[in-house]
Formats: sequence, structure tokens, C-alpha cells
Amino acid sequence: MSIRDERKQQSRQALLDAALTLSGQGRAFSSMSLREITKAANLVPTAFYRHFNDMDELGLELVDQTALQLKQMQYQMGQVVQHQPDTRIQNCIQLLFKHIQMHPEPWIFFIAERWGGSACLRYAIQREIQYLTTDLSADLGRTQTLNHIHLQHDLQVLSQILMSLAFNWAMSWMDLQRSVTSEELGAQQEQLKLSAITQVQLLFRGILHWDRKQSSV
Amino acid sequence: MSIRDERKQQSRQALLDAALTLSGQGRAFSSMSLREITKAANLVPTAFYRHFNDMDELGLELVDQTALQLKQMQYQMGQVVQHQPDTRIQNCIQLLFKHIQMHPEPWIFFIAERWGGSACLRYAIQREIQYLTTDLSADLGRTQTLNHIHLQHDLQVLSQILMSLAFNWAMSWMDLQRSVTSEELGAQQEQLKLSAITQVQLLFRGILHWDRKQSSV
DNA sequence: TGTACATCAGTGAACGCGCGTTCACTGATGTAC
DNA sequence: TGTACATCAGTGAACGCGCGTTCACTGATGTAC
Repeated sequence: MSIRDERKQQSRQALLDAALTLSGQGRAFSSMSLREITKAANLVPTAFYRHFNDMDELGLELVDQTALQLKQMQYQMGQVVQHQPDTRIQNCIQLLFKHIQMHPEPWIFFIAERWGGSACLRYAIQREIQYLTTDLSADLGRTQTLNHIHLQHDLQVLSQILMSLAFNWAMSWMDLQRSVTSEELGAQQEQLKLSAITQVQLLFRGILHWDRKQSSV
Repeated sequence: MSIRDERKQQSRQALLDAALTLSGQGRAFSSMSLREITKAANLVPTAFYRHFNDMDELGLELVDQTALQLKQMQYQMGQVVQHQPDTRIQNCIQLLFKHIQMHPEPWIFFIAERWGGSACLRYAIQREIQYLTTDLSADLGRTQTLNHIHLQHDLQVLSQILMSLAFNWAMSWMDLQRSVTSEELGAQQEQLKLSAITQVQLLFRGILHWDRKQSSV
């Protein structure tokens, strides 16, 4: 890549990073202004148009980038579970929260904009979450515990629940960091983890006793 | 109430309704302007200050009003289940979706602003959802199916899952109405209901086999 | 009941500000010979 | 390698617009006598 192209890429990424940072601070994407973003990226407002036609285009690119990060995290967790088949639920949850702690922005951006003020971001994120759910469903189908579940639909339903729970945990986690004093933080984080573990154990207890034929509880 | 007070209340409610309507159309609260709201309520911008100090104050009042509607819906569902103890999960879900269909705005407002761009709305909504969850937990504790669950914590965890699922269903439901053509709508709505029913059946299967002592799956 | 005054929801002009977008430009980088 | 021209990321002035907020006002409603 030429010097010029490289610098252009840097500016482009600076714009994307600026938006992601604001999102991480709790701002809604639909309330961010083009001028605000360019200022944070050390550019004049008009330079914006060298990279994107409008804010929506930047937003969609941001969905792509953050979705990629979430997919990578999911892949890594899948690898861990596959190579250590006796990994306990506790350890999985611990691993998940460590990831969330280290890279919170994609999680925040996804859940805040999933039902946010921009329709095109909503659809893009919804689509990405569907991909993630399908991938998770495939991962789950390969595990020992769940190989008695044969109907794709049932696995898909389980993944949907897990995915919606995971996003809830991520945001509750970030919410604690934003609002709780540092002395109480550790305790409340532990409590959140415990709650998450119980939630998943409850789900897996249901799956272990799952039987399509008598499903009319 | 005097004529003057009555008219003032009407204007005030018109402002609140205007904001709720915009929210129902997919707009983020943090991107709504004071002028926009007053215009929709047939008032001049400056009249806004006769009712609220700023948009945040209006937003908090809106949280109170919509929370009340959700509480009433929860109470009604609790009554139905209590008086017909053999109510099936299917019927509960059907009832829930009927409510969502008839009064979608509180649901949309709550989930969109739960992680939206306004910090004070986030906290207010979070608090209300906690109340709803605790109430649900109490309702569940009174049902036959669950009277083998004695630990408050376990009921609370179950309520948390159900609550987060319910909000997900509500938004998916509204999303269908917004984006799917009318001929496909009915079928997709049925599919969503089926998915919701399966999700809850799975959860209750887990609860039926729940036992704190061997909870390390 | 009638009158004189007080209250106050709503009005309309005005303000300074940040917004998205246009345009002609600059000057470093890339390319052709 | 050196020169002459092309490209194009970033600049800066300017525009019209909607924003939140101030202020002095109007006139219907309420209150005291």
C-alpha cells in the first residue's frame, strides 16, 4: 500500500474509532454529529466526505468491524471448549466476562444500536446477531452434552436464549463499571457472574431433560 | 380540577404522547428535540418550559407512565394465571403477545431507552425493570409448578431470564410489523410465538429438574 | 352578582450556536516520460 | 535519475437551517371583595 493510501486508511479508521469511543461512553449513534466525529479524529468536517457519504455509511462499516470482533471472540471460545471438552459452565462464563472486560466497545455498540434510532443500523446488527446465533447453534450441536438434541430448531432456540442473555450480561457488566463505586464493584461483579452461571445451569438442566414429544408442559 | 388546570394537564400529556409516538416510530429519545416535541403537540417551543425544565424531566415522567402500563399488564396476567391455575404456557404467551400488539409503545420505549443515549433514562428504566422482575418473581413463587423452588435467588434468576426474553419478543414482534410485507407477516408472527413458547418450555423443563445441591453441571 | 385585580399557560421575536453540505483551494504523493 | 503533470486527502470560508433558551407580551381564567 502506498504512503497516501496508508494515511487515508488511518484517517478512515480514526473516524470509525471516534464513533466507537463515543458509543462506549454511552452516546447513541443517532445523536452523534458528523462534525463531532471529525473533530475527535483531528480532521476538518469536510474531510469526512473523502471516506463516507454520510454517517449511516460509517455506521454500517462500524457494524461490520465490531461484528468481526464478536465473531472472533465466539470462535476462540468455541476452540477452548472443543479442545477441553470437560470445560465447565463456570469457566466458560469466566472467559466470556474476561473478553467483555477487555473489549467492551463491540458489545456496547451492538446492544445499544440493536434497537437504536437508526433503522439501517438496526437491520445490519439484527442480521449479524442472527449469524452469531446460527454459528453458536452449530457449536452447541458439536458438544457432548447436547448431542441428544437432533432438531435444528431446538438448538437454534437455545442459542437465541444464550445470545440474548450474553448481551444482557455484557451491558449489566458495563453498567456496574459506570455507576458503582470501586469498593463495591468487585462484589457486584461476582454476583453478576454467579447469576449468569445459574441462568445457564438452569437452561442446560432444561436441555438435559428435553424431549420434543412431551413438550407441552 | 379547574378549567385552567385541566387544559394544562392536556398540554402536558400532549407533550408526553408526542415523545412516546416518536419513540414508537423508532426514534431515539436522545435525538428528539424540544422544538420537534412541542410542534407535534401543537405548542410553541417556549410553552415547553411551563411543563418541564428540560427534555430529561419529560423523559423521566415518560418512564413513570410507561412503567405503570407495564405493571398493569403484568398484574392482569398474574390475575389470569392465579384464577385459572391450569393455564398453559401457550395461553400465557398468546396473552402476552396480544397485549404487546395492542399497546406496543411502552415496550418499545423501555427496550430502546434501556441502553439508549440518555444516562438518567437508563437508570430510571433499569430500576423499573428490577421492580417488574421482583414482582414477577413473587408471582412465580405463588404458582403450583414452582412451589418446590424455595430459594428467592433462584426465582429471581428465572424472572430475570423471562423478563429479558419478553422484551426480546416484544421488539422482534414490532420489528416484523415494521419490515415484513403483509402477506408474510402472519406466518412470521406465528413462528415467533412458537419460538417463544419453546423457549419458555425449555426454561420450565430446567426448573422442574432444578436442584441447588447438584447445580454444578 | 358585578367589578377590579392577580395569575399564568401560551405567544412571538430574537439571540448565539452547532449542524450538514457546497465549493474552490493547497500541497504532498504518485505517475509517465 | 530528473522533470513535468495528475491525483486527491485534507483545508477553510461560506450557506441556510433547526436548535435551546431569554424575554416582554397577551388574554383567558381565577380570586377577593
